[in-house]
Amino acid sequence: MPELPEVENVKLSLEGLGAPGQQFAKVQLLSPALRTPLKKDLSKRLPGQKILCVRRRAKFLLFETENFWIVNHLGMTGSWRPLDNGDELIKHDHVVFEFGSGMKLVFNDPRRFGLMEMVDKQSLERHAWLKNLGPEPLEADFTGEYLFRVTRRLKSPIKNVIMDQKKVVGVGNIYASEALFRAGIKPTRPAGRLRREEADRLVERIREVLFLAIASGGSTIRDYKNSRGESGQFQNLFVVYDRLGQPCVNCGTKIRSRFLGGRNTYWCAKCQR
DNA sequence: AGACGTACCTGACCGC
DNA sequence: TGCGGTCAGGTACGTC
Repeated sequence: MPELPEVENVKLSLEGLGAPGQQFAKVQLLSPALRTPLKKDLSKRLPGQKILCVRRRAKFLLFETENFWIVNHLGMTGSWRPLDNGDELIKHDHVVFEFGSGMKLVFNDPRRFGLMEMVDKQSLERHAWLKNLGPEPLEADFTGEYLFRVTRRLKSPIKNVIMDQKKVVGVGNIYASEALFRAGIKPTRPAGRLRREEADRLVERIREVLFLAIASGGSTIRDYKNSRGESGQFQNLFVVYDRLGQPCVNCGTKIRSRFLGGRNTYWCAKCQR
C-alpha cells in the first residue's frame, strides 16, 4: 500500500489526531505476529511513556517516547485508525494503543506484511530495519551526483535501483514508474548507462512526484486511507501507472507494461528512452 | 557484490 | 454461487 507519500500522510494525520502528547496507559497485542513476531515489551514497557512526536524515516513511522522509539512499517496493507468509545474491533486489528486521555489508536493489517518493534532511544540508528537505508529523497544529500555515482557499474534496470531502499528510500512501485516517465527514462535502462544529466533529471523528477503526491494526500488505488480515514487523490494524476493500453499524455502512444523486479511497470516507449 | 527468483499473507476480482 | 487463478502500494532471504 504505502510508499513515502502515503506514510508521510499517515504521520501528518496521526499528528492531527493529537498523538503527540498522549501517554500510554495500555498496549494490547491481539495477534502473535505481523511479518515478525510482536514482542511483549510493547505491552510491558510502553505504559507510562508519553509520545513526544511522530516521525517518518523511509517508509517507517517512528513514534518517539521519553525512553523508546516505536518503529512501525505499514507493509502493503497496514493502517492506523482511532477507536472511539463503543467502537468494536474488526478483523485484522493487531495492536491497540490505549492512552490515559481515553484516546485509542488501532493498527490493522490484513496481509500482516507490516512491522512493529520498540528500541531503546539510543539504538535507533543501529536497528536492523533502519541501519542500511539510503538517503531520504527529499533531503539535500540525494543529488544527481550521488545517484550517478552509486549507479556506475550497475546492470540492473534503473527502476529496480530507485526502488532499492539501500540506494534511496521511499520510492515504491507507483512512484518509480511515474518519476521515470517524467524524467524521460525507460525503466529497463541499465542503471550504469544513465548519463550525468539524466541522473540530475531523475533526482529532480523523483522529488517532484513525491512532493506532489504528499500534497495530494497520497495515492488511493484500493484501500489506502490516512489515520483520519481520508483517501489520497494523487491516483487522479497518474500518467503511466496502471494505464496499460491508454494513450500517453504527451504523444498518444499506448502505454506499455511488463514485469520488472517482479512488479508491474508502466512506460511510454516513445517518450522514454 | 549483485542479480534474480521466491516467500511471506489476505482479499478482491475475473472467467468459467 | 462457487472455484481456481491472478494480482496488489513491500521487504527479506536463498542461490547462483
